[in-house]
Amino acid sequence: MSGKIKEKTCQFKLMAARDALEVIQGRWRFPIIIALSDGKKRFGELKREITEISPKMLSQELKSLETNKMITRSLLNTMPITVEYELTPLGTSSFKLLDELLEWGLHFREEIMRQ
Amino acid sequence: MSGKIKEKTCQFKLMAARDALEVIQGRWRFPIIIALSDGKKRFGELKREITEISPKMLSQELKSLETNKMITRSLLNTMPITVEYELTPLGTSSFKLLDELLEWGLHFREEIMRQ
DNA sequence: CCGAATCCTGTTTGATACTG
DNA sequence: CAGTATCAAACAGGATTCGG
Repeated sequence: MSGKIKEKTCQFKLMAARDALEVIQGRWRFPIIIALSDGKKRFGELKREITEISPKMLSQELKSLETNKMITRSLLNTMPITVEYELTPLGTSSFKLLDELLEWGLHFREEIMRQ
Repeated sequence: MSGKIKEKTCQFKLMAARDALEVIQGRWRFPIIIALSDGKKRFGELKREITEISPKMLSQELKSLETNKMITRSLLNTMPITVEYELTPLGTSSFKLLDELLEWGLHFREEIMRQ
């Protein structure tokens, strides 16, 4: 049923899981990744799509995702300046994990609801 | 490659993913779940296995997991009192998600490491 | 033994206004 | 347009002490 969970040492498993959590955790990471899942977007577009986010948080989280090589940031030499953000292959590779998160989230909600 | 991620509306996906994150997120949830993966344990046992955790955090996180029906808490009428914590089926169902988290964490680390 | 209560610190997040 | 600066609020985490 659950394959890898029993194979490795406890510490090892926890490290890997924590690495993953550190990257995707938080209120805004996934909304941003999902917003970018249908192609590159500019700061303003993201801001408009993720309605409740403040410019500070958007900027901060984009930086964090860039540092972790989940997205790329390209500065276009237009006037006025435009910046485009796009998922990297690593960023895209998190879709599978997000699917799992989504699926388990649904399962969880069902279980919780039927008291 | 990534099935469900494209099927649903954005809001729906985000809600489910956030539900899931809310339950498993944080520093201690997974360490506790993993510690309980080989059977029921008492408070003190958990405290000893998860070496760096403070009693306050352990108590707090156990409560949270219990509220979310991930674990059960049974009070045994011994002297002195003993309390046992055990994963519910819902708790056990998170192993698959943890596996995915673990796997992606490894993938992520590889990608990040080779510069 | 199994926690609860209290106090404290540092980080995270957010609202708002402002800049090149 | 694409952010930065500033200040305040919320929260997570920890040390320590206490109680049934």
